[in-house]
Amino acid sequence: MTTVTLKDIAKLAGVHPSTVSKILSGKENIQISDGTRKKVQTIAQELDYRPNQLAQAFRLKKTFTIALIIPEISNSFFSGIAKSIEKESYQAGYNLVVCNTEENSEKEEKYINNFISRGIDGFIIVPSQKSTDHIKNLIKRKIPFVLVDRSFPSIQTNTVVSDNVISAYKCTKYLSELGHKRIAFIRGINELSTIRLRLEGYLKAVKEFNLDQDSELICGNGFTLESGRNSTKEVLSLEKPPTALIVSGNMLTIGAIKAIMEKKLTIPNDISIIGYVDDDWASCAITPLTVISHQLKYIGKKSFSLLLEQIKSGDIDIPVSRVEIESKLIIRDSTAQLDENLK
Amino acid sequence: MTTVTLKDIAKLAGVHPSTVSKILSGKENIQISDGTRKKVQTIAQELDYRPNQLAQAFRLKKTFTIALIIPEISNSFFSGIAKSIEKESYQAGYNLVVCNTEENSEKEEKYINNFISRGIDGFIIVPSQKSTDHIKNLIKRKIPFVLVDRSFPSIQTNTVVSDNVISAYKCTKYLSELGHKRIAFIRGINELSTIRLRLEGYLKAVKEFNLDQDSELICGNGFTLESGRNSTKEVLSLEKPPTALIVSGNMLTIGAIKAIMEKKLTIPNDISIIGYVDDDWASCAITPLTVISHQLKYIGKKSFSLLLEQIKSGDIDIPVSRVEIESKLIIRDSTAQLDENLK
DNA sequence: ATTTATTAGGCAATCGTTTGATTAATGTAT
DNA sequence: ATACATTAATCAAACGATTGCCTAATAAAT
Repeated sequence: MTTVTLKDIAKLAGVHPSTVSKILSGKENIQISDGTRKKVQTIAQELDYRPNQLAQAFRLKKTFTIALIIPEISNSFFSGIAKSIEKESYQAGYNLVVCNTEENSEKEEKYINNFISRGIDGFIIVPSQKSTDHIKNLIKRKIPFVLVDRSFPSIQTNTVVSDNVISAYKCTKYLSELGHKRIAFIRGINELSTIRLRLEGYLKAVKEFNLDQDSELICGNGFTLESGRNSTKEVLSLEKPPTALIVSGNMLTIGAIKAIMEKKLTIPNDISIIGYVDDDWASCAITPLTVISHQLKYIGKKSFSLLLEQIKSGDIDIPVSRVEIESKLIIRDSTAQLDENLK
Repeated sequence: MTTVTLKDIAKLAGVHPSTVSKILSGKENIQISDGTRKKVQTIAQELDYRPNQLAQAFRLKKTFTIALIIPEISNSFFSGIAKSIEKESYQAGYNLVVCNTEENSEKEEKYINNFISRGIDGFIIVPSQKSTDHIKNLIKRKIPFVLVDRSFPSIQTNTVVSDNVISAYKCTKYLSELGHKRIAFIRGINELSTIRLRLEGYLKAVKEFNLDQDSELICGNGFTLESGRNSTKEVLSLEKPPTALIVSGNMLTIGAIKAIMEKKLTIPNDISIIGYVDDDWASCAITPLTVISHQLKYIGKKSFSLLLEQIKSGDIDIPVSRVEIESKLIIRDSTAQLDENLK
């Protein structure tokens, strides 16, 4: 039950291992007689030869493996992207390693370093954005990588993000058109570029449509359900509570709904809500949710193709791309015209 | 910017590479003078030496990597398990490779073979159960692995499953106690051991409590949202529709709710529903859902520890374990006493 | 018949690390 | 002073695949 190597085949075929290698690697430009070629091929088949990829990778410094570094695999936003990337990479003959950082920069760095020394071919990273050192290191070492969902204004890299400014602006504008003046923004981890950009879009609309500009309406720092629940409770307890909510995350939105339920408020009568939710459950929530939904499949697809381009380019410097992908405002029942009495 | 090797350090320290290796590998039983040890260590530090794990893995036939093979990463049941396993393996110093099979047996087999030739240390597999060949192959080659959620009655392997017979029995019993006689079972992919066992539990309760035993009430073959929606529509369109529904999957449940909404029925007044749902959204569904919820964290934890035990045991044969993990019936508002009028 | 081309396949080094065997240089006991 | 241990470090092979270079051997050309 020992594994079959080139040597074994060579011995049986009465040729040199290198000959076997040349035949089996399927290159066109080698000179081998049809006889030996056939012989070697059949023996390889009979023995069910599988090249030791560990040896190959070691020799060739090429693993055909890429790493996906994400903050939270059980969050559907990331698992949706992961699914898409997995599909793409599988089709391209690459293996995918998925790592969970739990928004922990140290873990992220450890993973990246580990994978570098494992000879990974490239990275797709949703960075936790608490440090840029390891990202800069990748650039310095010319290791192909793509940043997804979050980007560093200070570093020029290949990036795939969604249209955060626009999406938040769209939400706010839509709510404003429904008559809402006090719109809270439950924000998520506020150091993230994603969140800052959404906030930018929100504020832009707030100014443009003359809505209540009140820092108390911008709340939260985290992506957990609990964080969403607490932040929502907080804004709902203000002397002048908001009449609408924009919630910037999957889990956050569940938390927000829970808080609303606990306050015995109903959606959308008492309060309107738009969530950044990518799941199918949004349509069968307590009130079917109006959401901003990302095109996860396309984000994944684009990220992978951008990475592959880099990997294939070898050492040639190719220009950096920054791709922004449109997200969609899907209107359901959780947003309603503001009742004049509530104003 | 070339990577630092043992040779580089050896040259600078004026010793042989093997000496460097022995020092840096940190074994206790080697004889090295304090002088050279210190010298080599400081040089290694200064050069920021990182062992080439590819070379190490090749030489030692040990990758410190395990593979997790799951059908669908974007399903919270699996991503929840993945999250837990990732955490465990990270703590144990192992890397985790996650593969998505999309319930495709061929893809599953390809992945497994690929990883074998990459020298993976072990597998945690949720098999698609359309074939057993590659599983048997793992046994034959003595490669450590653990089956999760699904098991083969014909093969003795290390397995971690949930208490499917019991959980389905519990659901059915509970609904029966609420007065329901006609309970539909939206089943999922019916070749899976998981599903067969749930069905067993359901049927056991149906007999025991003298409920309607009607094959039309058992419906569906798939885990998608659409499958859940269609199956639910089907059972709701029977001349004698069920008054309660047990739905055997995350996405299926969303589909079922959608179907119910489309039929303009209300939960639980017109129909009771229990879903096998592991997500937090269940509590803020259109009607907060009564669910069977798995202890994903514990399933992952147990799977990993079982695998690690095998890996560490080396060639020694250790007894096969079959672990069954309790799931919980969480009662919310989607199940109600059957209105006598509806009987 | 001699030179030149062409074809088929062998040779050997290499990737970076590990490890058992070996040697050289000390120190200790008789 | 000789034998014997002990310590410190080197040597060399090995893991399996790849690849540029080299060498026969055959064929073609002069």
